[in-house]
Amino acid sequence: MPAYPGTQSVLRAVALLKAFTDSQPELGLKELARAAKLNKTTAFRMLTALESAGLISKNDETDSYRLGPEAIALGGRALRANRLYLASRPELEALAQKTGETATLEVLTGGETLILDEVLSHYFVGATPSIGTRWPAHTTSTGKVLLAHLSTEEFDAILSGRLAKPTANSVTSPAALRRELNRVREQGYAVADEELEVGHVAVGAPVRNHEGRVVAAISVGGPSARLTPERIAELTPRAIQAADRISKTLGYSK
Amino acid sequence: MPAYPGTQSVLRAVALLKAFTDSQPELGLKELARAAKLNKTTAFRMLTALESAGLISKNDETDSYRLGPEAIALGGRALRANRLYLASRPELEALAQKTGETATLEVLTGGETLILDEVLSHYFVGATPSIGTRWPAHTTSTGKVLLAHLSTEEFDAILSGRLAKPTANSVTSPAALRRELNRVREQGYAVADEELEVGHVAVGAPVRNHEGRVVAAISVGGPSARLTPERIAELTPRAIQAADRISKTLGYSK
DNA sequence: AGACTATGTTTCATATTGTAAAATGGTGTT
DNA sequence: AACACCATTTTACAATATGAAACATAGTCT
Repeated sequence: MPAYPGTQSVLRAVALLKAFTDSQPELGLKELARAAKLNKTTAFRMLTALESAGLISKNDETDSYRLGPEAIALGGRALRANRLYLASRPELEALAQKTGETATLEVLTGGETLILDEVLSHYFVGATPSIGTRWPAHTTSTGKVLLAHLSTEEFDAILSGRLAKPTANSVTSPAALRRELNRVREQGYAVADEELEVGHVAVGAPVRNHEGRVVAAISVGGPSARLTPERIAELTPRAIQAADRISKTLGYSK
Repeated sequence: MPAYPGTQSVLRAVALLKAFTDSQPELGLKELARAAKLNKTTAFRMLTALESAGLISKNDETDSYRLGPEAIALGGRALRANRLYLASRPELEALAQKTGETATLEVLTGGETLILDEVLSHYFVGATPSIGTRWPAHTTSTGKVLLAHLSTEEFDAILSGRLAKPTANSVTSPAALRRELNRVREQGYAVADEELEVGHVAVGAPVRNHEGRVVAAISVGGPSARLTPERIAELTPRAIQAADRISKTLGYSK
């Protein structure tokens, strides 16, 4: 039951939009109805409405649906309106250029990080844009920074589920994660050493708003073959300094 | 009255999402209600629902709203699911790199072009991303290509409104526009010579799907100081060839 | 060719949810 | 203190949303 009368329909429609994923970008009516827990007639009507608004496109040959051009437009407007993104972009570009590695800006949503911006290393021409993708927070450098600065209540709510283990290096024990996050808080940055993806390493630093709350994190990362422990030690102060400058742009002053 | 019962609410919520623009990224309840033609109680409830879904964020200090992180995520998924985008990206990157200018991929929505992808000239580090923005079709090279390949009915529906005139070069007479589009059809490409923006020139070419229908257009463009008529003549076959390769990727064969 | 299955679309009957005016709350200005 | 304006909540009341059943379409199997 939604908090307010008059919103159940809206939330059902949003559930349909969220049913599309990177791994399943095209779905039929039955699959969408199931994913959004709706009757197929209800799903059909809502999909037709969303299609008329351009948020969804229908493939008339296969009777299946995809997210449509108005969803791209909406995402673009959302990105250009995002103050974190706007404040961070110049620093991320400078960081990627100076280090020669990929830099990202991420926020926490639920137990995952959401990539708001990404500036690719020049090694990576042609990569698929990651903006808008999400990753298990406990396995990323940015996620560990964000988790480290949560209140106890917020953190416990996230830990209620089982932690994913994408690689052998992923920390899944709550106790071990707590210890790791204590360390992150103390040292002011986090490293993810092949915890999300074999062969990938990154260092992340906190971005604070004008009230001093950690609202985002930036990272710089790349392949472990290139990012040796010595190289990570060089990149860490650069990431911290870039994050500090972004924090100042957002109005933070110690 | 919506086409189907059960969809009026959904369309109202979408109207709220679409009320946010690049020029007005942050709006209060009253402004949003007016823009979406809703009662403020109805708007308030729907905004709260959209906020709970992350599509909208509320600034608690100013009681105003912006598009939220889930809208960014939705746009990213929509982009990565878009077959035109996926098929075109490598060609756009090659085109931008070889020409040193900015290349775009656009589709027609209503009387406007919507930018699905953009690869910037290396002159343009730090520019705001244009993905998801829209422009009057009759003033852009891609728009003229797309308009040139519409049916008479589709074209007349678009001409029912008054044509914008962003610069002195913009064609606004329907008769002149028809002549220009006949020319575009014949020569197989379009040039926009400071018709959208003073100082900006671009050449556009059609992208066809497996059935031969023009479903998108690509362009390559830059400042008129650099893009002399001689330079445009050099770029034109490059744009046409890139568009032809994209069309082949989409399954088109003459 | 006919039967069957699965999915999408439309019709019909029935509540359930959506709506907006009025009232209240909060903040800033005079 | 009074007033203006915007946001939020309450209240009363239809109007819209919903889903089962029926129908349509396409593909598969015998």
